[in-house]
Amino acid sequence: MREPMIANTAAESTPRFHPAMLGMPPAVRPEPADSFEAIRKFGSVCRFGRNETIFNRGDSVRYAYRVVSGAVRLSRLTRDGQRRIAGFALPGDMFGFGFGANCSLTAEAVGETTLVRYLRAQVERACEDDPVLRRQLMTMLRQRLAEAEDHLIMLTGQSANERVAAFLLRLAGESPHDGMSVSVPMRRQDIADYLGLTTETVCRAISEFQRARIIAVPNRRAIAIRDVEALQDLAGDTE
Amino acid sequence: MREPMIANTAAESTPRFHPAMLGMPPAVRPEPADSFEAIRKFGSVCRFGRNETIFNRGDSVRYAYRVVSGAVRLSRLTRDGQRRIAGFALPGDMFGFGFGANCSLTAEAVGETTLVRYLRAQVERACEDDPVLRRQLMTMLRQRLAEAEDHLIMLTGQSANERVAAFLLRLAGESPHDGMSVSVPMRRQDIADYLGLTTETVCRAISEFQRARIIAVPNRRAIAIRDVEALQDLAGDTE
DNA sequence: CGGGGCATTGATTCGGATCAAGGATGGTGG
DNA sequence: CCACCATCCTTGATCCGAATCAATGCCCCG
Repeated sequence: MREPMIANTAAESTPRFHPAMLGMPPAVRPEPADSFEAIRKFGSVCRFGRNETIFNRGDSVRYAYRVVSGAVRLSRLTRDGQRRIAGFALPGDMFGFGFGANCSLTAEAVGETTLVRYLRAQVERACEDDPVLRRQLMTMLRQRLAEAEDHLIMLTGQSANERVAAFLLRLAGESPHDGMSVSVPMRRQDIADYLGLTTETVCRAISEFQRARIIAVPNRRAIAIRDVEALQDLAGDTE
Repeated sequence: MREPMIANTAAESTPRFHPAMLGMPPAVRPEPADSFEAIRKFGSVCRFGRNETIFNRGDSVRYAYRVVSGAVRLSRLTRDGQRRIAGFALPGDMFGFGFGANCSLTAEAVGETTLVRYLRAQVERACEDDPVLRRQLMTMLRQRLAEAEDHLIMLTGQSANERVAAFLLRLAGESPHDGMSVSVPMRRQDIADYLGLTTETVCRAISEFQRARIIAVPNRRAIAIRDVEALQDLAGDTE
């Protein structure tokens, strides 16, 4: 469990900056706090509706984004039409900074989503003069790389139940505790595409956990964790 | 087919620098050429024997490396003892620069391997004064990220044959052609761990390709590509 | 020339995909 | 406010691909 996903319960109310500024799939845990102060002034707010496209794979890169509320799906289509989701950006996460000249992924709003966007050119210019900002960006990129690795390792050789359990724990954030309610902004299909499974298999895993009284499912967009430890056991060895 | 692996036939004779300087799994295709001139002078040569450890996951980070000859396996052990290989570094590739304070992966020599190593502290210092070097490192990190993404996407939802075919093509490098001989420095088990398969399945795929006259297998450490196009068809949709 | 690690092949098992129905939910218009 | 409809979710039955289990063969190295 290393890949981060901001604890989505509280995230909307704490739109502070953190080093997760460059990469692209999910996000990066904040360092202390007010990093990236330097680029704060560049930001402008924008909104996207359910399933609306923020940018397409191949688009030229204009902006990097930070999620204020909602969630963003970062995906790619294979030639035969399957969709693979490389990551989600949740409130507090940043994305779009890991691209070169063109976006390597498509970004879509999962539901109603509010973002702050930054002109990349401006950020890059600021970087030239600011060693601290530079180091933050570099650190963030490195973390992203480590996360991608973790995701990768989780997907090769974890069972369906392990993947789903690990995913729920990621949604729960850094300090999961019994009884906590986790918001699940994305559809089952999105989860499946992210975990390399099918919708049915994700459902079955969730149902199974529910039968085992490890979680409760009050509704489609929320899950309550009843036994964190059991869930962690199920998630097994992301190491 | 986006994740790079230097064409290993010619690589040993062209130990030039390229932007693949920061990330960690395989490597990054060179930009034109003599990038990283700036850190060349920091390098010192070192050698490792078959299966020797270069650094362990969790070690504090001292050096970054460039492969001169041989091959390096970048892996991690899961809690239950399984090994996952995040990538290979082949001649010309660099690794060890994508880590933060501690290595997130273990690096081992696959066979007899010669490396050049760079004190990271020195490189970082050089970065402060050299915007060009900085940009190169940044670009490299971004590419690494994109590669990790590609690997990730390949592993979720590709069949065993597709993965093996794609892997062989990666070993073959950028311009594969009929009749070319590809060196396969790693064992079947390594390939399996990298692709998220078992040794047996990798073998079966290779045997199958051989029966279909798409490749020939003169010995364990080499494969001849007889029909690139067929192999690409098999590799399917890395997109 | 013998031995030990790899590689290969075959038989069987098992997990998750696929195919096929239902059942819940939320959004819309009457 | 309710009924309807589309979309999403859930569950069940079956199938298939890769893992697992089990030999055997092949090199390479001492």
